[in-house]
Amino acid sequence: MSDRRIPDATVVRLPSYLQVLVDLADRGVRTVSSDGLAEAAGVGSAQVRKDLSHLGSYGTRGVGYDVTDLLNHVSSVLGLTRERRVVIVGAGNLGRALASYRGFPTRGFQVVALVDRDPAVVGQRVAGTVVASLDDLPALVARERADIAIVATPASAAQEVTDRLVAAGVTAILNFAPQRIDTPRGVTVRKVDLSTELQLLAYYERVSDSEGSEQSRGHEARLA
Amino acid sequence: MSDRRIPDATVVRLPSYLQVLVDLADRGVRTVSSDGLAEAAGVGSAQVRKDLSHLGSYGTRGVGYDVTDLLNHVSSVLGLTRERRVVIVGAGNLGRALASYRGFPTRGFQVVALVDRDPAVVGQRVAGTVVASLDDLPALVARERADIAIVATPASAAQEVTDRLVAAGVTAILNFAPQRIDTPRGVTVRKVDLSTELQLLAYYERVSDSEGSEQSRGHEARLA
DNA sequence: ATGTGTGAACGTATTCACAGCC
DNA sequence: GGCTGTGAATACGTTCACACAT
Repeated sequence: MSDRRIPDATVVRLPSYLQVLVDLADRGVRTVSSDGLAEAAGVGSAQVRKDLSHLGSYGTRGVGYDVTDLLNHVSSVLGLTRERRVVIVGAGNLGRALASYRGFPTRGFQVVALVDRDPAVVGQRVAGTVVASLDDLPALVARERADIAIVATPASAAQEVTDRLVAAGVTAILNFAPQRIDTPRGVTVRKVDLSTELQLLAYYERVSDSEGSEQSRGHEARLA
Repeated sequence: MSDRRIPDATVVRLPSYLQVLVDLADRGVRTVSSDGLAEAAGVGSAQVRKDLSHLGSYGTRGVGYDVTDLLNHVSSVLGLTRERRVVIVGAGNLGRALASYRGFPTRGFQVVALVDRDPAVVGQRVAGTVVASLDDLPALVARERADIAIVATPASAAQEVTDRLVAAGVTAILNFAPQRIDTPRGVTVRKVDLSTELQLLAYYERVSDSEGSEQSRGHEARLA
């Protein structure tokens, strides 16, 4: 390791490493080399070593990394030691789909509420919870101790909903509305915009002959 | 402009610029400065000028950019001159939500088919189309002249579905399955993984006090 | 022997600052 | 005077290559 700050570019790759490590642990593998990790995660092995060095992680020269140790270490760096509680705003098609998404609970994220402004929707049962009213947001966030919010509203409602979420004490927001949202310092926002993704695909499809991109967002981002 | 190749970092910002330009055009604004664009898109003005210079775009010194001209130019660079035809594989909650997503048609993407492996699901009506069988993929892709596919299956099915899509002639894939997929050269893949996004939020929430990130995802991506 | 950890080299992206044009 | 377009400066990220630990 060098210093305390982990580069953003490294942070965005940690979830992929984590996933690979979980798979390896499930299959009973005890040890993995930077080459092994690199191949599974789709990056170079020097990249893996450099990334892990930023976590101060100790592998063993000539051997590799202890899968369980590294898994624990990466989890703890990402702050996944406690379960996170998520509230979803917007009970349209997308909000409902997200509320039912099975990948959440298995990765330590519990959806504690689904909220909508429309009184006709409030009270409906979706995936085990009852849709709550937007007006109850402050009470709900407090009672359920929600950390993270997902905004799955139309663009026109996104900023207002965001302001209300921030007022209610949420400090991390995943924004699915095709709209930039402003937040005060200290509130983290990430954006997922499907149309943008398709536009980028359209671009790279045209240019390709050579090759594509990523990110997922990397540049990346990820879901179903 | 300098040369022909547009940097990836620039390409991923073009959709945001496009969105801002569409809004400005709707509001009847004729002209915009790099400062105006920058503010609305949430980046610096030098960034905007540098990005646009890569497109060879001509603004007017002392005035700014012609909104309509620039809009057309950015659209054409992104390859959005013709409508793109999209097939969605996986008619679970997410696939259905995406099939109903209203942001698609308004941005030039038409969902021409929703496909699933499960015979119990095939034949159901979803958002105006009938769910088709995975086995009909080659015929469907050919008949509908689909360019782009969205993979909204469980992780376990993602690679097989991808292989079939590629065999059927699809050259651009948006992958929502929490699984890395391999494709031959010439096929562009972008990944959107919701759990990853939440994990990154969890990280930045902990670290913050200072500030957050983005991507999308490019590192950023975007959706509802 | 094998595979990590890391400085050094390289490449890419952002920001600065200002000359040049309207 | 105002705002673009761009070289130059800086910051950031990746890849190389090898000394060193096991």
